[in-house]
This record gives sequence, structure tokens and C-alpha cells, in this order.
Amino acid sequence: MVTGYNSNDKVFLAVDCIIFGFDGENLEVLLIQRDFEPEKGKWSLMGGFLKNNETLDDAAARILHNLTGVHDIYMEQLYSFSEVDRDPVARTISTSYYAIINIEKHNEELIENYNAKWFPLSEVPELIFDHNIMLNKAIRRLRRRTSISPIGFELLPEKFTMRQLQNLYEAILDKELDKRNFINKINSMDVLIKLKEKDMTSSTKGSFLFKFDKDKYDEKQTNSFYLKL
Amino acid sequence: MVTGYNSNDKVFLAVDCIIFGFDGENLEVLLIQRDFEPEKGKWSLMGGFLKNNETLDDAAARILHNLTGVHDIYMEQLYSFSEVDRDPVARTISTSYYAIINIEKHNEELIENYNAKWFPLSEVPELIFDHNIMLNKAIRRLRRRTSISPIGFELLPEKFTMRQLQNLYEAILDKELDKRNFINKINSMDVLIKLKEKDMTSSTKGSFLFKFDKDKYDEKQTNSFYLKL
DNA sequence: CCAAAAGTGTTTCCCTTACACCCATGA
DNA sequence: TCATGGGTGTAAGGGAAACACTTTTGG
Repeated sequence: MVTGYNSNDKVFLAVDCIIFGFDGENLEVLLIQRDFEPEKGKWSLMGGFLKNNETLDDAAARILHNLTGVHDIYMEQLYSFSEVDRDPVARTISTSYYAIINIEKHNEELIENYNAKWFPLSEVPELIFDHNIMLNKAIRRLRRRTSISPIGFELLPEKFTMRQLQNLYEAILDKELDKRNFINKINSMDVLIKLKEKDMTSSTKGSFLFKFDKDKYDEKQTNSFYLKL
Repeated sequence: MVTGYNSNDKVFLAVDCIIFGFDGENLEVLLIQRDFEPEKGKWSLMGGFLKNNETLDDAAARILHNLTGVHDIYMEQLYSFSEVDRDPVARTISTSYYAIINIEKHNEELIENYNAKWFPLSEVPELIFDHNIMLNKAIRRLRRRTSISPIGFELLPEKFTMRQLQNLYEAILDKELDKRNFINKINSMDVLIKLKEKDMTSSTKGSFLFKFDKDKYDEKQTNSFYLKL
């Protein structure tokens, strides 16, 4: 006997993607304006339905790519939302994913752009369904993650200044950090390579550029090297 | 126009519950022996299908209660598993939940017991589907949580000795802790009340019993008071 | 009187934090 | 020459970890 598999219990399973980006100044999130019902015209996360032949991870990647042109992003599963009436059209459970990406690097993909637009976190509009709740949960998770393992590789241009990295951390954590302590902390992580080049755009003196040491960075990532700020 | 809602995409959404308990010595997990196909006779987590009129949280509580008699447990959502072939009968996504409970307190419920049985973590058999993977993920999460906020209220009898509490932490973290440092740490959390009674079963001298100060405990819980061991 | 577990403080070390001044250069 | 951001080190304080001996009492 096989129990429990009753077709009446089948549901729609959606996937919604929360994509964070960093423009050098603010932490932003990618949203799209819906051009279909329900809630046509309102802003929302990138969402779609799980297909029968793909995993949730696959679906998240496909949906993000279809709606924004962005591809090759590692997204992490966040949470599954299941309020009975969260979607007014049909019973739909949604599993949310989030990722942080380098805005510049993906700008080209976004240019011919599908209705997608970056919003600073402080200017996010009211979103459809429970998407604001999803976004808030993603922000909290991102902050926690930032305190636990290094971040930035995905968010900064290949070469960046120490100030840019600090701006990133300050934007994510939403607090100011001491310049010297920050540098000491970052150096102690041993994931940066100091270049001989300087960026001359930000000051008369110019500031040295850095890049991530990808091998070391990945190692620290997976080992959840502890960074508290 | 309403796009995307195509009935072919509907899937079964299961919920699986990982219940940890502590017997004073070892960390254990509650499993049931399936009395139905597929995989009849094999051990598994407590699982069932999401119904149309309930949230995932509701479903987890209902399933746990139906299969084990245990009720009034706060479970936390862990992760949604979606490998295409994870369930050989039909495409099924499973959202897992986990909780830690006091074995003694729920023993009565378990006595007339449905096929449920406690297994020490080191003696967990091969489980159906991807349930071993779920369990491992839950253990990792439990360990991390234990390092971040106090734990024990749900797992120990109302009155307990300091040694029992230390045993609990050692079982969860799977490492030995220094007795004096442990006591200092716990005292600094200020969540215990020392009783005048002694437990005389464990030694000739006897050891003082403690209980949790529920108000303070809950406060620390929600504030994610930091405890590193 | 002895075995077995309970109980108890101090020191060291490292990480975190706070903090201020000089440097280089283009305008 | 001056305004602007870049770059640099140290001292104090607090939490974590290491560590050993005395107490109690039933058998």
C-alpha cells in the first residue's frame, strides 16, 4: 500500500529570487515591474514556478535568468513561505533564494532589461504578496552571514580600494566602522592581494587597489572563518 | 492575463520532522518505522503531506502529533529538499523542520507509541530517501544554534544538575568542556536558579539542583545572547 | 578510610576597541 | 598653500581558556 499521495494535495511551488547588489555606495536590491496579472504594474521579486524536471536551485537560476538576463549566480536558499492566502490566485508555496552580485559585472545583461531595476534598500516600494517579508528576512540573513564569513568577492569590481570594501561592509551592516580597525581585521583574514596600482579618482593622493586572493577567499568562505564587526 | 499557473506544474509538498531529544547522556533523534510502502519496514523521519488549508508550520505540528502523539512543540523550519528523484513514487519536494524536546516530558505521549523510537545519533540507521542528509543538516544547524543562544530548557527535566547541563552541551557539540569554565559561562548568562535541593543519585556528596528562570531564559533566547563554547 | 563526584578562583593571553596625526597631490 | 581623502600603530580592557586541589559521605 502506498499512502498519502493524493492528487488533491498537490500545490504550486514558486521560487522567488532576492538579488542584492552594491553600487559602491548603497546596498541595492533588484526588482521587476510585473507586466501581467495579478498585481500588474506593481513591483516584485523575480519569481516563477518550479517545473517537474528541475530542483529548486535549478528553478531559481532559470527564473533569474529569464527575467533579468543575469546568469551564473550562486544563490542560497533562504526560506519557504506558506501562508494559505499568500497568493490570491491559487494555493502557492514559495521558496525564496538570495544572492549578492556585482552590479557592474552584470549591468550589460541587465541593459536590454526586461523591466528589472535596482532599488536602494531604503527606497524599496511596497511589493506584491509577502515579498517585503521575504526581503527583510534576506537582509537579516545577509547581515548575519557577513559577520561570519568574508564577503565582497561577488559584490565589488575585480580591483577595488580599501575604502570601497569598507563602504560595502558599512552598507550591509548599516553602521559605521573604524578605518584602522577595519583594515587590521581584513588583513588578519589574509584574503586580499595589494596591487601596485592606485585608483586616482577618489583623491589627489590616490589609493592603492586590492584584489581578492580567490583561493584563500574560497577556503575561508567554506570554513566559515569568523569575522565580527 | 494571469501567467504561469499551469496545473501540470503542481507538486506534492511533504514535511519531514527531525526531533532531537536528550536522555541525560546522549543526544538522540526520534524515528519511525514505516508500516506502508514505499520502503516499508525501513526507518524514517516523521513525514506527511502539506494540506491545502494549512501552512508548513501547521503541517509539521500535525504530522508530528499524528505519528508520535507529541504535541505543543515549537519546530523551526530547516530547509526544502527538491532533488527530482528524491521520492521514487512521485515528484515530491520536502520541507524539513526540527525541534529539540525533553524526552521524559514526552515519554508518556510516546508510550502507546505508534512505531516511534529514539536513536542515539551514533546509531542512526540508514533512512529512506534523503532523510540522512536532512538529519545531518539539522545536526549542523543545532550545533550552530547552540553556540549562539542558550539551550536546554526544552531538553532537560525541570530540575537538573549542573553536570547534566554540561553533559547536554557536550553531547550537542560533541566535545568535552572544562567544568569550571562551563559553570562560569553559564552563570554569566544569568538564566539559572539554584535550588536548595540536592540530587543524591549521582554521588555520595550529592549535587545541587537548578532550574531555568523561564523569563530570563526566553529573553536571552530571543535576543540571541551570545554563548561560545 | 577510600573511592567518586562536587565544588570552587586565578592567571594568562588574545582579541576587540578606542583613538590622532602625518602624507601626498591637484587645484 | 590648502583642502581632501589616504595611510598608519598602540594602549587598555574584557572575555576565553588553561589549570589543581579540597570537600563530602556512603560503602
